[in-house]
Amino acid sequence: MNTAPTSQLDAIAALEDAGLRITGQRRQVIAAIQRRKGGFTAEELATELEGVGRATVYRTLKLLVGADVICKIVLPDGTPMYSPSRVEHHHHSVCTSCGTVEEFRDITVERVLRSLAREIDGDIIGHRMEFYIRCGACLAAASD
Amino acid sequence: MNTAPTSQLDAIAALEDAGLRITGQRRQVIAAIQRRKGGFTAEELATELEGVGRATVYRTLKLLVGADVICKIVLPDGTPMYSPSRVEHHHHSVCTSCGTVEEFRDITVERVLRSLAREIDGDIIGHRMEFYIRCGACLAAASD
DNA sequence: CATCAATTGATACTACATATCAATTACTCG
DNA sequence: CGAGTAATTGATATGTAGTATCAATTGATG
Repeated sequence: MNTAPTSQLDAIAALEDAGLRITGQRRQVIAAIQRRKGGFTAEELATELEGVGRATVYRTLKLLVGADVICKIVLPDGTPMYSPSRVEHHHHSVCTSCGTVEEFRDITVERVLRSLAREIDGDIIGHRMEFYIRCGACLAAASD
Repeated sequence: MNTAPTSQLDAIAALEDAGLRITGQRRQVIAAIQRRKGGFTAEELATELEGVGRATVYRTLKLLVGADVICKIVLPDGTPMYSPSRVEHHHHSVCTSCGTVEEFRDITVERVLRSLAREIDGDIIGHRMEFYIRCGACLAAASD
C-alpha cells in the first residue's frame, strides 16, 4: 500500500505509473487542481483552462480519480465536486455553506463495514459516504 | 417521530400532510412505485406512465423524496436510482450486479456520526451513505 | 529523429433534471 | 353543488454533467 499523491510531481508520477502519457494538457489540469487546494467542479476547471478542451478536462479528471489523486464527491443535491486526495483511505465532510471539503479517517467507519459484512448476504465491494456539515467558520459568521 | 409511509395510502397521506394536492398523476406515480417494490429509475417510470408528463414524474419523485416516501440512491458510477422507504432512518446496500436495493438500520452508523460530531468543528446537518455489494444470489449464480 | 499508438479537441449526443408558461384541475367556501 | 382560485400539469426549451466519434496532433520509444 503506497501513500496518496500529495504534490504535483506525485500526481504526474501516479499517471506515469498507470502507463499514461504526460501531456501538456494533463500538466495544466494537475497544476490548476494543485493551485486550488480545495474542492472544485469540472466546469470550473474547464472554464479556467481555456487552452484545454472540455472533453480533455473530463477525461483527465476521470484518470486522476482512478489514480487516487483526487476524489469525486456528491453534494446533497446530487451535483458532483472534486477534491484533491491527501489521506489514503478517507471520507469527506463538506460544508454546505462555504463548500469547504475536509478529509477524515475514522476507524468507526471501518467498524460499520465489518458490522454490515456480518449482516448482509453477499460481498461488500464498495461504498460511498459523505457528511454534510456547517463548518465552525460558517456557524460563527451566522451568529455574529 | 412518525413512521415511514409503507402503503399507497400512507404515501398519499404524506403528500396531504405536506399540504399538497392529490392529483391523478401523483396517484399514478405512487401506484407505479408501489407496484414495483424495488429500485427504479425516473426514466423507467416516465416511460411506463405514458399518461403522465416527464416533468411531472420528476416533480413527483422530488416531492416523494422530501416526504420520505422514497429515497434517492446514487450508484457507483453516479447514476441515480429511487427506492421506496420502509424503515424510518436507514441506509442502503445496492447489488451492482442485479440492482437489488436493501435497507438496513445499523447502530454502528449512528456511532460513526457521534464520533465524527466530536471530531469536527461544526454541525453535522446530513450525510449520504451507500454500500455497493454483490448479493448472495448473484454470487451463487456466478459460481455455478 | 522517425514511427506509431496515445491523446486531443470540435462536435454531436446522452442522461438527468429544472424553468417557463399557458391550459387545466383539485380543493374550499358559500 | 357549483364557482373561484391557486396549485398543478405538460410541452418545450434550457441547463449541467459527461461520453462517443474521429480526424489531426503529439509524446515516448527504439
